[in-house]
Amino acid sequence: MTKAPRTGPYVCGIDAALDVVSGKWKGLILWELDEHGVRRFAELRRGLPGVSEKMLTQHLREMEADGLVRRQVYAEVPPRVEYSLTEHGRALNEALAPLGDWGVERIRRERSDLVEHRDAAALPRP
Amino acid sequence: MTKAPRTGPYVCGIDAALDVVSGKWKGLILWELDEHGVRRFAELRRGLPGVSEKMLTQHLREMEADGLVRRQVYAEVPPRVEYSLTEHGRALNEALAPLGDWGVERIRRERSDLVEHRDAAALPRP
DNA sequence: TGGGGTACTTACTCTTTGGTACGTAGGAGG
DNA sequence: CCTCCTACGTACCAAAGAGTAAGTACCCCA
Repeated sequence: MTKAPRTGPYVCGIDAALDVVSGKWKGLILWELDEHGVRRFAELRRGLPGVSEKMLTQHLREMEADGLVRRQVYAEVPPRVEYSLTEHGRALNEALAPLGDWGVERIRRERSDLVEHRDAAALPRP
Repeated sequence: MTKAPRTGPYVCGIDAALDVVSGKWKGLILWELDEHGVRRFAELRRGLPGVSEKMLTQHLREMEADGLVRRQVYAEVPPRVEYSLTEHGRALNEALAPLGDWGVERIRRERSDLVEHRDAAALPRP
């Protein structure tokens, strides 16, 4: 089963935006497509280590339905399908950039906290 | 039970940021606290129509653990607890602003699509 | 004496999400 | 002939997330 249609209207813009990026791999898919422009299914799969084929197709379909991703099918054998970002998808990625910066800061903070604690634990008590 | 500790490190900043805002009400809590500066538990509850007390406390505790929210307890009877954003929480809110704008655009687009379809359905076929 | 308000906690249940495993069509390569 | 490749679809299952309902301790007000 695919995602249940959302009940009720969005409360605010954040609400609406988080709705389309929530999903374990959607942020990474966006990033991967923005990075490479066009990607085939198997390329995306290799780019997202640990993703299952089911989730990848499901997320791609949802993002297509949300107008973020364009899906180009070539009637060939073996089949070939190419994914790329739409204009809205690219705009979303730009809007995500400051959030990404904040996240990088958070990771940095977290790591320096860990280091401090490790050092504190390693130091002999005076 | 509270949220399970995340397994494995973050892949990128987006990943780290989405981890702290994912949760049905976290975006709204952030918005509410940014809007009013300081809020008590019951005020937040009234500001988020439909939230259960359980989820509100759970989300507030997680956000406190993530360093987004400050929790000030006054040893009074009846009890009084005040919530406000930390510096990191305010920075996160700023980083969310472009995403919110994108979301507003999306809502606008969606609504105009609906209107177009309604009009198309209402029009007599030529 | 009874009801309401404060800020929770706990137990139980239901829904959503994601993972695993398998099936598919047709051609290419050994 | 047998297997691999593509890009999926489907069935089943486990874990996480969220909702419901009830209980807690103390005070104020009528």
